[in-house]
Amino acid sequence: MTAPTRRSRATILEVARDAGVSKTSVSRYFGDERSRLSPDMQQRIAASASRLGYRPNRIARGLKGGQSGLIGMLVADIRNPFSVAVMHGVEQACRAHGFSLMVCNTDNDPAQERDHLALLASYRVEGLVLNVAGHPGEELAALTERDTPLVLLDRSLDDLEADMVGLDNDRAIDAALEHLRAQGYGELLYISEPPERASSRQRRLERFWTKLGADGLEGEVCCLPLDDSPALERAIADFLDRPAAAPRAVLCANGNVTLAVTRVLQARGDTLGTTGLMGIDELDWCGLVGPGITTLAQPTEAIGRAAMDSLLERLTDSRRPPRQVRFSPTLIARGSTRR
Amino acid sequence: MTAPTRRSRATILEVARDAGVSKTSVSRYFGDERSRLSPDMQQRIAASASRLGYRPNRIARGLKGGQSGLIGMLVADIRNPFSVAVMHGVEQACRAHGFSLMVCNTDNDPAQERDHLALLASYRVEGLVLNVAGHPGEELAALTERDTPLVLLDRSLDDLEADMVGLDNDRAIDAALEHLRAQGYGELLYISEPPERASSRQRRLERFWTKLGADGLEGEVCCLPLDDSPALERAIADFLDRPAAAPRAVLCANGNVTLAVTRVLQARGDTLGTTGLMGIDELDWCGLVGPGITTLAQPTEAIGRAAMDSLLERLTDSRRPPRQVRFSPTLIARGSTRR
DNA sequence: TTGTATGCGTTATCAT
DNA sequence: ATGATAACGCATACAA
Repeated sequence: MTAPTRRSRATILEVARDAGVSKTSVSRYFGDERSRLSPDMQQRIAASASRLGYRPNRIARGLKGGQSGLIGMLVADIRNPFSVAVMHGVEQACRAHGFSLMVCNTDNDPAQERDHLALLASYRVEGLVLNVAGHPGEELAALTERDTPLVLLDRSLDDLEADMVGLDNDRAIDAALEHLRAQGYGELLYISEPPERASSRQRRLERFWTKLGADGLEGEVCCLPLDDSPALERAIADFLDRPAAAPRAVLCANGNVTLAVTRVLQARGDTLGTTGLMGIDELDWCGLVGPGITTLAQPTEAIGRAAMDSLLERLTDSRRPPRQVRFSPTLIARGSTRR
Repeated sequence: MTAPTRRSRATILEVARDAGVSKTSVSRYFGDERSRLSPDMQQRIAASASRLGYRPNRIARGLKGGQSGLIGMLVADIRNPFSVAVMHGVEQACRAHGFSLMVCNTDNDPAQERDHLALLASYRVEGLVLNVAGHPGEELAALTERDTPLVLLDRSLDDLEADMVGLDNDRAIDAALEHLRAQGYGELLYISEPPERASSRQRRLERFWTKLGADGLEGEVCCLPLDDSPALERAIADFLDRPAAAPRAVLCANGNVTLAVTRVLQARGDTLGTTGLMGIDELDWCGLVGPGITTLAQPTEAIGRAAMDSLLERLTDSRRPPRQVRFSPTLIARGSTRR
């Protein structure tokens, strides 16, 4: 009893022949019209299909109907736990609605963003979740022309009116400043990666400047790429190694910054708390370092689901005006902001 | 000057008409036969294509040639940084070879594994990277029957002879025990997640037992799911809160365990180093907690690339006997194993 | 309830 | 060097 060693999978035609019915009937069986088939026929199709190991070919299906069943996602940095958590939310939502997710990591490289976008377009994705650094104008235009729904994640793009989901950056900064002031810190250093290509970074930065005086705080800002650790060390030393009128704290614009800054502070031998430390983004280890690092947690899974919701809505009604969904952060107070 | 608001993308036919050539020529232009076209024709096709914004439809291409251009990857736990790092390596290699990667997270759920595998099959992926907990036999058989190349990641599957890439678990355990012994620890507690569905866990466990006596160490083992933190606390207390003849250390079977154990030790107020702590898998924060946590780092990117290499080879020669590639870990010694 | 015929966008085969 | 035409596997309008 040798199984037929086949080179390729069974097709709808083979099943039809085997069951003695037409291709159409088999197609209906695997489509959403199973109910329109007689019980007898359903039996025979089911039997043949399972014996032949038939699986509908989604590629062929997509070609005919224009329905690839695919949602595309561009992630600026897959090694950022925040991105992964959001992606997890998007994926769950995709599954729940019968879509599959195709994720492309771009390593914050605009060239890769363009390439991957073209790729996703060539697979005719039915929706797009974008978390990018550059502005892939042309490639994007090609997609939007087809009315492919689009949702921006965490970062918005100039001159692109699209749905957007992310953190309420103003509230995040407000909450951070309020917490730091309440804990008695009077001089702040805000450290961010270069904000040029990430709107959320810009927004946080602006808000920091805006609210600073209002809260009666002194502050300064430092923007630099995290791979330049000497520069980071210098910036932190400049801030901490001089006489000050009030307790000092460092505020980190995101999880990557928190990691880099924590390393520097640790190397310097600073005591967390005495030197305040707070970060946007909650990470696995924030409770473990020293007295614990105070953070503002983002509701990552919810953000992911919201992104998918946006897509689905727009799939139904492509004319709905662009909407922005902004989630509030949750303060997780720990020892790094306790003096 | 209104751009032609088109509902769908330009097709090869439209380009052909616009350029006054045949479909075949356009197909050749975008395939690998550009050289066979006259310079003049190349010019005209290029012009028309770019003006119409034409992109070959990979779905249609896949239908005809059976080449989806897709590699599928099943990841047991996307929130595990180790998995993400490996995935990053796989993705890079995919890109380098003109493939796209379709990643499915299964949350360690065999049901999801089956579903996602069926899905990947329906997209006719040309290769498969598997990191799974269950044993999706039927679905897998369907794929392997088509000679879809397959490579197992970190975990092998019973009665499935396939390529496999991962850590050299024996060397990892040996290195850990040797280091701990050299640092003067004499009684060990090895903590692992349940090994039943992950061969690498089993292998590490066995090796631990095997080598224990040889190194003149006392040891015991504890296997439990990490979501049961009371049980973990109890196990650790049992080990640490009793008189001992020699310094004690906890060895963690992977990064997740290291995280959970570190939390418990911290809550108990143990001093790292005095109580030894060591883990397999290097994580961002291991250098930051207390005196630093000693780890064995896996060469994640290399593992990812090796997985893809396996696939590519097998795509060329499907008869090559199954091969296992095992990478050696790198010891990163820190304060948690310094008494 | 079931079947026939056509087309989706592309590549492969066979011509010229 | 270039083109006409037939598949690829499926869904759908239409017919019975």
